Amino acid sequence: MPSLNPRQAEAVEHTGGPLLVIAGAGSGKTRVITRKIAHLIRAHGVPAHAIVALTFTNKAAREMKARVGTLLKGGSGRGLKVSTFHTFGLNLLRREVEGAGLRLGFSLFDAEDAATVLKEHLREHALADAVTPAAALARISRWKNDLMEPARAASTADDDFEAMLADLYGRYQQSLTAYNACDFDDLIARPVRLLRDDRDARERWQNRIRHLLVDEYQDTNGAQYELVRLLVGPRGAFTVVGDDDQSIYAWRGARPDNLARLRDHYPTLRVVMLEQNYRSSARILKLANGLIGHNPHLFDKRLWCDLGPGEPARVLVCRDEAHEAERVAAEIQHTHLTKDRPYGSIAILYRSNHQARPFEQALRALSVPYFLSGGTSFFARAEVKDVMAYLRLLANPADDAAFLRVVNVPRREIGPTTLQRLAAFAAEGELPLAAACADPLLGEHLPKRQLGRLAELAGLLAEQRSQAQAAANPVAAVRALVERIDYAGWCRDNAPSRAAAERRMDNVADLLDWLERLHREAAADAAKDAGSAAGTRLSDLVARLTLLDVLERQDEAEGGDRVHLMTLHAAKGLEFPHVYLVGMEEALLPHRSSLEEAEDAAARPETVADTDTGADTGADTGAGQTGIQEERRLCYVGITRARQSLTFTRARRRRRYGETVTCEPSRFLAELPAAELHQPDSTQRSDAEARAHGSAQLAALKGLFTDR
DNA sequence: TTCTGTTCTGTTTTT
DNA sequence: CAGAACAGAA
Repeated sequence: MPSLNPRQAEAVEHTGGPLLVIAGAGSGKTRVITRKIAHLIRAHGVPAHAIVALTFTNKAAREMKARVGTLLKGGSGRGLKVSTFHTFGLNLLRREVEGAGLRLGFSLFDAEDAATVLKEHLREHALADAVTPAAALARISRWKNDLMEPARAASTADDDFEAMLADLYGRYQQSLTAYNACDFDDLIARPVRLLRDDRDARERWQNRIRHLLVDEYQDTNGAQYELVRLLVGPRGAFTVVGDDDQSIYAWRGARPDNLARLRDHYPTLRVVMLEQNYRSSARILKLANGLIGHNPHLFDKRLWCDLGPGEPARVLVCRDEAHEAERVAAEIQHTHLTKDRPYGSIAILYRSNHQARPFEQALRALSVPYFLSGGTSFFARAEVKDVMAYLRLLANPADDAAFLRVVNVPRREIGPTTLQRLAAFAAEGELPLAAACADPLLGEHLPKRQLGRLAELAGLLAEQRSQAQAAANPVAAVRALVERIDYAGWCRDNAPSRAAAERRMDNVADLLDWLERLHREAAADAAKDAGSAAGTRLSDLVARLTLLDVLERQDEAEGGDRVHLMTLHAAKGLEFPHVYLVGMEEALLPHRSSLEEAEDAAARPETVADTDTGADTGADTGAGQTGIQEERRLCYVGITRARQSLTFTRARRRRRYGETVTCEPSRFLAELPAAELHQPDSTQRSDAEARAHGSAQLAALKGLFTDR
């Protein structure tokens, strides 16, 4: 095992008080975190279960746990708590249910469920034209991340529109309470409120945790900052690791200034900077430094490395997106065949998911194995959500969002009119929809036939619920349910093709396997943790499943030797020997929305001053530059994923909304130090290329086949 | 209530 | 251009 450099060692050994590690890209922060956990356990005798490490993705959590496990061979790492913020919040809520204003078996709403609830409210108040559910949800999410209750949001709203949204926020929150549900943001905000208001609970949690570690700290939002502060307590035994240059989640509420804020709250905070890069060649690092030098900084750090200079990076200028993809694919295949370059050592990184398509096609045409991450999430698939909704309904009869999803799946001939009447009746009696179905008084509002159908559904749900609760293994009961509603039959009748139907059923089978696996894990946990009642089991499994995502599934397919395709966001935390950073164009890499934002800000120079922290960073940020700065960091993240070789590509034209548009090179290309760049293409070919453009397809095909 | 053809809308990034 | 939402017919 390589030894630590002095800075890394300092970070590992400083256990006396609060510590902030500013870890540059590729500076070995993972090693520092894992070594530090091992150090706490071995040298300081801290029991593993008193150490909590928080991450942002399940994958990061799993990896960290595995690494600590190998470091501590004797099993002294058993009981170590490594989880994502959200999973941690979920577990806390389960233990403190009533304090958090929930009942056991509560549902976890994802963005789609939340949107359904909001849509209903918007329709009710004839506001459907004023806001989209997604936009309203984004605003509500920001309020929640700033720990603002609906009442305060309403009182601080400075125009009618905001006031309307604040009102909507209040209604939305009421609905969640009625449904015994919470959303993703609540998994953080509710624990914060609880720990803040309930001194007993606060002290209990603070005593349980001897040391708290947070990875990717620059991604924390306002609520997460508070959560960390409350968990850590006055003792302030924590280690947070982050890099302001890799802050790429401001759009979902991340506040990179949380890094700087720590100094005010913890006067004894020690700051350690890791500036030696162990990943990339000197040229790649120079490019990265050159680019990020255009941004203002919270912390002044200079990355250096003593690896060799490496190959120069290239910029490939392509005709259009198909050409771009074909060139990259052909080159990948070529280097694989001639230079023995494993496919698994190569990544294609892009700004947004839809850019993946041409690359998929090109790679497939050459039979190059690839692995696509992101896209439509497994858990976003209709069939998976259907079954999940049934599960939620079994665990939590009050979950109206789930009820609405499954009420007519499979077909039960219950239409909008019937539902409307049912909803009205339920609202009047303040009943959940599922309970209203079985209510004796419902008969007064509905014709017999519809009534019978609803009663039948209610009966089915009640019966399956008691079975699931009685069974030692609720998954078996779930399988029985899927059988009973003949979901397979519904897929067959409903899918566009036979193959699609089979795919759907495969996904359902996968889902059930996941449930089984989680159940086994939970059962193992429950052995030492007597507190889990039988009724909570299923709901817990479902909630965990909601927090899981594609990345989890990927591991199964990840095995083989495949080219990785992913967004820049998904690439954070990873590294590849060879990286293609594609689509280096204005409106694509500084994304269109960030450009528009900058334009807006320039058009009205009196930007509304953000009434927040007051923690002045001293960075001179030009009007509307923040979005572009984040795009620049995104580009920086992409560059710093590369170990040995880096290739940028851009297209001159691109099809967009079915039309062909010309594309300008990204400003970030111009910001890179030219000395480190090699542009094999002469730019004067544009005439010939313009002529060739008409027969682009033919040319592309020729290119494909002459290469073999 | 469901099916089917039609219009229209849209492309950040995700726990 | 492609999927989703929608409106009208059976």
